[in-house]
Amino acid sequence: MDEHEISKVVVKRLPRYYRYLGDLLEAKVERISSGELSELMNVTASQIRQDLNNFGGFGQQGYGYNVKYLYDEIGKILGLDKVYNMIIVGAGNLGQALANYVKFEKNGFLIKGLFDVKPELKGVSVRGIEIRMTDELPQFIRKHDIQIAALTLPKSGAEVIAPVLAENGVKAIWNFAHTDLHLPPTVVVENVHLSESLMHLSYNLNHMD
Amino acid sequence: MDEHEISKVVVKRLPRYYRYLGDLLEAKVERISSGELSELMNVTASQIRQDLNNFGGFGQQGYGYNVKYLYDEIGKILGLDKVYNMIIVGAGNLGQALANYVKFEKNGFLIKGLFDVKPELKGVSVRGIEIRMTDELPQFIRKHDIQIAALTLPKSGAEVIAPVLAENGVKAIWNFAHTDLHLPPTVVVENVHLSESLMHLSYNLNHMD
DNA sequence: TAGATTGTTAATCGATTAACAATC
DNA sequence: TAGATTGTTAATCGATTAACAATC
Repeated sequence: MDEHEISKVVVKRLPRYYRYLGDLLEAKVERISSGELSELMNVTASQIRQDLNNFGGFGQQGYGYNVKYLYDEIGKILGLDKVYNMIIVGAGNLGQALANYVKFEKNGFLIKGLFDVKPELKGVSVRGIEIRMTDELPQFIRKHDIQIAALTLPKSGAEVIAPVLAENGVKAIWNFAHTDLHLPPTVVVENVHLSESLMHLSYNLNHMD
Repeated sequence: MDEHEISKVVVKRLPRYYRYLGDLLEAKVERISSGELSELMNVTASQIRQDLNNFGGFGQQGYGYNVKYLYDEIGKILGLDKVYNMIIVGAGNLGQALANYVKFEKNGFLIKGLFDVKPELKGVSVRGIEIRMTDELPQFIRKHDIQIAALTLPKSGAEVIAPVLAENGVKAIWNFAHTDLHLPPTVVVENVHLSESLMHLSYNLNHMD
């Protein structure tokens, strides 16, 4: 399928294309040209055509792109045509926010379990999902074939638990802890560092002109 | 202060430098060379020196960088030596997670108010902060000199409320809604699109080699 | 067919890395 | 002073934009 390596910046832009195409689909737009999409998204038409052509010719000369087709194709490239078993480790506010966010399930990310270290949370349910203790993790991951784990724990807990997840077969970690996890290169790590995002905002706020 | 324009990629890397320097400081490390830091952070020493030199010569030949000094300087560049008044609009799980995250306050981001549209939340308190209704926003923003607003609302709500915030003097929006806000260029927008992050993870999970 | 718009090559721009003279 | 390591210039690499022939 992949003839050549796709650059990271292109991959980072795909979800945004997917979002805009989803919006267009909802608005019942059937076709769109790179020029129109470029105005909508505030990027150059050239970049859109270059980006999409990394994955094959999705458009048609003189016509543009079929919205539904392009949406589905990008969905497949992103792996959204598949279903994933996911757990959330850390059942605090952030973990519960993720657990309650139904849209993830719609995209094929099924939340199978919620874990925490605090004994007082044992047995509490969030959206019908019972909170379990982290010592049950190895068994649970294997039994339910968990591929993805969201880590919504403090740094120290995340660093201890991440290797356990990896050892038991978790293939990707969505890391909200303020640390860079050191894991085997076979494990995908996607970081969401909220403090760093807020600092970035702060920089921009102080360097307007 | 600014002699030349700093590139966006450099700015994006600053918070990560800041985090590593904070960790080193905690570990009582006094000085560090670009070579040592590069190994720790998994970037080239050359990039570190180039990045830092955008803002001035923070190091010393033959010695390296003083950790405490560099930490403070990057903090100042990021605007963390100042104090900001912040509100959170959207008091769901995500909004409450942000409200409960004490570390933001430590960095100078003071959470002054929590807002929602749901009448049943009126008067409920989170960490001592009472939830108010969004129609009180204009008055509240002006009275408390709010500079930053976190938007943890669904897309439709965010699109309605963002312009109101801007009109009343909010200077920066931390946007968690799944949409790109269209605001005057004087307003800084920092997006945190969690679904897009999860899709990026999904892509990487499906394209390992 | 004529017009529109893609796919793709070539030109430009920017970011990263390498190298080394300056200097603590 | 000698050794270490920065600050900075130059070389390389990669990403974006422009241009246009191919083609629907």
